Amino acid sequence: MSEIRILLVDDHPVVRAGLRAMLSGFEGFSVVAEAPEGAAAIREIQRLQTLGEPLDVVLMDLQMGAGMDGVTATRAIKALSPAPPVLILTTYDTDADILAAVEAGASGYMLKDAPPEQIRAAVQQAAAGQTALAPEVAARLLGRIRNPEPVLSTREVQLLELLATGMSNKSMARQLFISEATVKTHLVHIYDKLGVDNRTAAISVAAQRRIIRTGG
Amino acid sequence: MSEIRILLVDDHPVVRAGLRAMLSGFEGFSVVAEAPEGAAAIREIQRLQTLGEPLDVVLMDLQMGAGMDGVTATRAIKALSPAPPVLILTTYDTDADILAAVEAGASGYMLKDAPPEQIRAAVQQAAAGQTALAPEVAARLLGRIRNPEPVLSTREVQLLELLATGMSNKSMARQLFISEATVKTHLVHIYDKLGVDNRTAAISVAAQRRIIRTGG
DNA sequence: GCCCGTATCAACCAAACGGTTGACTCCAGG
DNA sequence: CCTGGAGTCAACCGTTTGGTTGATACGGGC
Repeated sequence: MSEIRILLVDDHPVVRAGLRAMLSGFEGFSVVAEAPEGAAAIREIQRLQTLGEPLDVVLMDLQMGAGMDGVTATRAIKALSPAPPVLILTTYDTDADILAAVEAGASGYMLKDAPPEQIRAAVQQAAAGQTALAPEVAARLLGRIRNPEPVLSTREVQLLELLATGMSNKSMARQLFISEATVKTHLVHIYDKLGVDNRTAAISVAAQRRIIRTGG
Repeated sequence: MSEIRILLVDDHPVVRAGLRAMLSGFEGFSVVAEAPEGAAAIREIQRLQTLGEPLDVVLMDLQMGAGMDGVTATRAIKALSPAPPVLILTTYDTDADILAAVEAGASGYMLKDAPPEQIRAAVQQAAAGQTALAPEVAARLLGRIRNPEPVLSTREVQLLELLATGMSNKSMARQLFISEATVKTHLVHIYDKLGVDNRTAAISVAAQRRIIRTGG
C-alpha cells in the first residue's frame, strides 16, 4: 500500500509541528504541505495538483485566528475537482460545529485531545474514503438522534442575539417592532428550551453551545 | 551556557508533541518531562528534584480537560522550594486569564499561536529568571496604561466571571462568601467602569473587551 | 498623618424582570 | 378540516435587580 500524503491546516505553529511530528512517526504517513488558514490551504492543494503530486487527506482545524475559517475552507475544497477528503481536527465538539462541518462536506471529525492512535486511525480511514468520527462525537450524535434537544426558532435566536448585546426587554421590543409582552413570551420559551431561568444564564448556555457568539 | 531543561504541561498530546518537536529543534533546549495536568506536573517536578536533576522552566497550559487547572498548578508549584519559573502558554489572552496567572506567580504569558522564535525567546528569558510577555499581551497592558480606561479590580473581574455563568446576586454572594449588599456594590462599580447599566450589557462589553472569556 | 482606592455591609425604594394564564392569528401538514 | 407550532398581545403579581446613601475597615502613597 502506498504512502498517505497529508495537508495540515491549522493556525497554530505549535499544533502543526505536533501533528507533523506525530504523523511522521507513523509508518506510511507523510505531511506534504501545511497552511495556516483556509485560503492558503486551497492554494496549496492547487499547487500540488498542478505539480501532479497526489494528496490523500486534508487535516483541517475549524477555528482560525485570521483568514478563511475551516468550514468555509472545507466547502471550497469540496467544490474542487478532484476534491481530497477533509478530516476535521479541532478543539470543540459542539453540535453547531459538528453539524456545520458535516454539512460542508467533511468526511470526519476528530478532537485535538484524542490519543495519537485514534488520530492515526481516523486519518487512515479518511484517506481510504471512509468517514471517521471521534467516539465522543459519534456518541453525541447518536444521543441527539435518540433524544433530540429542543431547537430554537429563528425568532428566538434573534432575541437571544439582541439579549447578548445587553438590551432590555423594552429595547428589544422596539428593535423588533413587537410588544414587551411578546418579548417576555419568547424569553420564557428560550429559558425553557435552554433549561435556565434567567437571561444571564441563557446567554451563558447559548454561548457554550455556540448557538450565538459572544465577544470579539 | 548549559542546557535549558523544560517540563511540558498540556492536556493535548498533539500540543505536547508539537512543543517537544519545536523546542528540541532549538540549540540548547531539552524537554526532560511531560504532564497532562497540574497534579501530574507537580509529581514530575518532585521526581526530578529527588533524582537531583535540574529543571529550568515549566511550560504550562491554563485550560486542562481534567485534573488540576493551570492557575492552581502554578500556585502550587510556586509554593515548592526550590520553585522553577512557570511560563504560561495558552490559547486565550483575556484579562481574567492573564491576571489570574500573574497573581499565581507565573513569570510569563505566551500565546499558542505565537511564531516559534517568540516562544523560544520567552522560554530562554523565563529560564534566566526574567519575565516574558507575548507582544500582544504586553501591548494590551501598555495600551491600558496610556489609555486610562477604567481598570477593574481583581475582585470585580472575579464577579464578572461569575456573572457570565448566569448566577444571581444571591448565588454569587454565597460563592464568594460575601453579602448580597457587597455584590450589588461591586456590580454598580462594574457598570460604572464599563459604561453600562445592567448585568447583561456588562457581560457583553466585558466579552468584547476580552476582560472575561465566555463560552467553550 | 491623611487621603484614596478597595472591600465590606445595611436599608430603602423604584424599576425591571420572571412566571402564569388566557387569547388571537397565520400557516404547514396529516 | 383540524391540529399544532410559531408569533403576537394583555393583565396580573411576586421576586430580583438597579440605584442611592451612608458606614466601617485596611492598605499604600504623598
